Amino acid sequence: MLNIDQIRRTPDEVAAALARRGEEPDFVELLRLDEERRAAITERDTLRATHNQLSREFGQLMAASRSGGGEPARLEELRAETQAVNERVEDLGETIREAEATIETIMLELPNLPLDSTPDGLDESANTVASSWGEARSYGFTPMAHWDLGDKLGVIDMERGAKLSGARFYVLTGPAARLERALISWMLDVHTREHGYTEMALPAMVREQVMLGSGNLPKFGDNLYRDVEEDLWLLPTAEVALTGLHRDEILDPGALPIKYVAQTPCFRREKAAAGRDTRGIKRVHQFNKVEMYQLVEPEQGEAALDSLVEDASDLLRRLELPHRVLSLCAGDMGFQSARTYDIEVWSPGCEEWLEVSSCSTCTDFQARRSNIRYRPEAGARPQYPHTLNGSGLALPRVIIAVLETYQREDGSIETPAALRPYIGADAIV
RNA sequence: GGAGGGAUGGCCGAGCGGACUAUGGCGCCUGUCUUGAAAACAGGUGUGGGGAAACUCACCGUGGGUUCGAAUCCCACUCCCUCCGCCA
Repeated sequence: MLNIDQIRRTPDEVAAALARRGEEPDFVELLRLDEERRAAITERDTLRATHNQLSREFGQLMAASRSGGGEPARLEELRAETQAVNERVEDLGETIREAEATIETIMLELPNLPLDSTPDGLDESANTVASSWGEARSYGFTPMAHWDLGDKLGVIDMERGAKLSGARFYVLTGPAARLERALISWMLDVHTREHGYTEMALPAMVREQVMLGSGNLPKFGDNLYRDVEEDLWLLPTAEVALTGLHRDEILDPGALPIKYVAQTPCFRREKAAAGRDTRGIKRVHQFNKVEMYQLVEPEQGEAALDSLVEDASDLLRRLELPHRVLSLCAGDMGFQSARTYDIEVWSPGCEEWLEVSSCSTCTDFQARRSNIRYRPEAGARPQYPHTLNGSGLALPRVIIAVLETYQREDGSIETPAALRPYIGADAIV
């Protein structure tokens, strides 16, 4: 959610910032409603003050009449007056409610403002490579893509995934299932022991309010699974639940920064990506992901974003997987993001870069939507923190990269050194 | 699923139609005292909206209702607790 005061004060600047994302916002209606709302509130408050006066007088007269005094005529007068005031207050309340409902509808659909440091550009062609690490290995044979490799080794069962649940579901068997479990344990251990995150185990289903708070609703309901009987939605990412954790809270002085890490299943309908990445497990309806999350004071926002990128990259370096960091342009970022870096790992079998992490600062956008505030110091006014999220990392694509990168000519898969204590063997298969 | 109890400010907790402008305690902040601290004492201390400000309005789980007037009465809902049933 943007700050409506900012739109009121500098509509042109806000519009220009949104235009960088390809949005063409029209604030005329919004500002008219805002004006209408504030005028109605002012009038209603004045009337309510009058009403409180009249009511107090009424009470005093009643008390007097009980002790023998009494002015029945004046009482009737007061009754009529307050009733008239009440009617007008009701009307104004209706005006205010309608204006606020429309304002909210408009505000909930406006994306976050990109940071100044976010590069210009309207689509992925304008993304730039910020850094890269490692060289693609050369093989004395043609490396296989994971869909062939997984099939040949019998460790990725696409057919039975479909049998159980349909297209874009899969089953990991034996060594691949174990590889995933090892990766999850290892990633969580590194983040909690070395990067300073607190591990969280979260519900995979959340209320609509939580989805609104993170920015996934109302605009992106198409991509979500939900329970039809209850008000419950399946997480597309742990970011949603982590944002909801402190909804409607005021965090105590000294509470920030907060750093969480959580592994959850992620559920995505992928309707918008129909036909894309249909082979293998690059794009599926359900996958596991380790997610990092930070709540920080605004001044720390950009440094915190760098730390997320660093914490995610660290894992890839330890896995010795060549990767690069992309700086996303304004038009290619997610709805709630102000600045995003994607991390892509090289996949020698598919011969493409796979996005295994996306690190973003949402500035105060989600904090406003979720009403998360913090008190900078005792007695100070509550303020909105910045929220940041970054994958660390998404499992299926890391599994792809490990299988494809570490494959050997004899068909076995070498265990990355970092995972040996978790796998307990030199070869995964 | 059934029966009962509950939800009030950062926390505990009073209030059960009319000065609630929400008692009191704890905590926190400021001051006095002190070399410093503690203690004691005094004052202050919720959130949000509107307003340049003075100030004003709203908020006692949520949403309705009754009334000139609701934390207080009525209805519905949500969540929590206790017990019963079922169950990994």
